[in-house]
Amino acid sequence: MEVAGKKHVKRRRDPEATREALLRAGTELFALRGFDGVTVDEIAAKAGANKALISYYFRGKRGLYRTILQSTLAAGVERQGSLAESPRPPAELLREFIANFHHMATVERPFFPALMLREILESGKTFDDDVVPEVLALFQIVRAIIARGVAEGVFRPVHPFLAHLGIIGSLVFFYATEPTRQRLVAQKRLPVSLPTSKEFLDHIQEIVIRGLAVEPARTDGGTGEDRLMKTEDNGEHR
Amino acid sequence: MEVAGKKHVKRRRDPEATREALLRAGTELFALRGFDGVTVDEIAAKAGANKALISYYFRGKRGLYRTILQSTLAAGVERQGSLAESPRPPAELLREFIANFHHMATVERPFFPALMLREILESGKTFDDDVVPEVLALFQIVRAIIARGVAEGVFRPVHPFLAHLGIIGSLVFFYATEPTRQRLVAQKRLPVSLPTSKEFLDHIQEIVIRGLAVEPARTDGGTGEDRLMKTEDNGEHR
DNA sequence: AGAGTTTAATTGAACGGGCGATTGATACGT
DNA sequence: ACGTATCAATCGCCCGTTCAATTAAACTCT
Repeated sequence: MEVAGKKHVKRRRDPEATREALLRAGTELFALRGFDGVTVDEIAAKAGANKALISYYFRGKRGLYRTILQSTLAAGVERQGSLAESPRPPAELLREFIANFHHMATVERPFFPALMLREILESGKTFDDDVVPEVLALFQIVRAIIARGVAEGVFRPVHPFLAHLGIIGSLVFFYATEPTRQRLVAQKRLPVSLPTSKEFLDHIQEIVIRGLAVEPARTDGGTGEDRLMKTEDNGEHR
Repeated sequence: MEVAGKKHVKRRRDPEATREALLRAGTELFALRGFDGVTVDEIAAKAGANKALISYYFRGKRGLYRTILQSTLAAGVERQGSLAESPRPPAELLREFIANFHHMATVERPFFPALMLREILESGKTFDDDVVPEVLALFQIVRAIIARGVAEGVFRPVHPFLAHLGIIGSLVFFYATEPTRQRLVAQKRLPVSLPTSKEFLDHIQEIVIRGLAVEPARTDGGTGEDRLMKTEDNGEHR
């Protein structure tokens, strides 16, 4: 009742704050450089803590990584909530899924894509029973939406898992590699102007919906309301 | 017994063979586990050579990695050849690009996608002036095809770089993560049957072409007719 | 063609730096 | 004053590189 704000100032002792500082520092570093590419000294330095505390709180570097991975994935998946069970039109749900992913990957959990991609590439060093279900859950959401769209006849009869892989793949790839693109552009090695991630969001929504539609969206047909679903805010964030 | 051929028997001295054995072993291991995830002892063991030879031939582990990366990327890009300059219809070229990528990623250079993805994630540790142009070249091919399609009016007016990122992203992601999927399925942790990569090829071709088309349904079997549920989702209020 | 010499490939051993974990002491909070 | 959080120092191992020694191949000169 006296301390005002446990921000990052790390004044006196605050176990909870240091624990979270370690998690935050580790999340960023692991996402940027991978498990093997980061040393505990770096993490501790970035967190402003002693490196022995990593073992103290998380039983070692691997334990810290596992904690980070699990909570990040869980948070990212949780955001998609009960999308799969909603009775709304599949195309609308897909758009919302992609928009959710965008928001999550740009503001809420900016390190989710890189962490997840790296973990999939590692293929199991930390892929244990705590982590697999999270990845699986994300997969199932898209899968379910698409399967329903196919069943209802609004989507072409695509293999749901295939479609899901295509969608998740382009999303994860885009957001996970964004830092590198920006770096290359800053170094003047990429002679292009980067599109914003918001533009990417709109683009992918359009490609996916049009690509899946049984009867493709008409662009010139009569009334101007052939735009499938609204692409803007769904009533959240801003 | 004693084979005269220079297969893998490594009987007498054969500098060229050992050099290539190191390259092959390194390619696979680096693609599967990343630069930091592999030790020189492992590479040497897999190649059946002494680990000092890595320094001898490639001036160290990093040099071996650089050589592998550069030649793999170059080979993968080269396969796309002069697609960008062909006067054929953009949609056809895009299909061919994707098919080329599929062939390259499945039979010719199975480690290209994982290697490239990892390198992009690393964001420049080895991203030097020998490597960047290769990645750039791949990017430019798709970009050029799409830009022409847009200019000619057969594609919607999408941002070429955006479209390119979506396509490359889903391709690289799919092929780079295939080993992991197979591993998970083998462990009975993924309760799905995996689609073949050939199915994926067809799927992505379809999604991309339909997603980009100005006037859709121009793939085959001229389905000018559509009646199913195209209006279902138009019932939204705005 | 063959002995002798030079060059190149290969090897095992050793070095040294780096890194994650541990430990035992210290100081803070209640 | 007791338990816990924090810290500096240290330990021990792993790994990439280097080096000196060994051997195979290439070359030279009669």
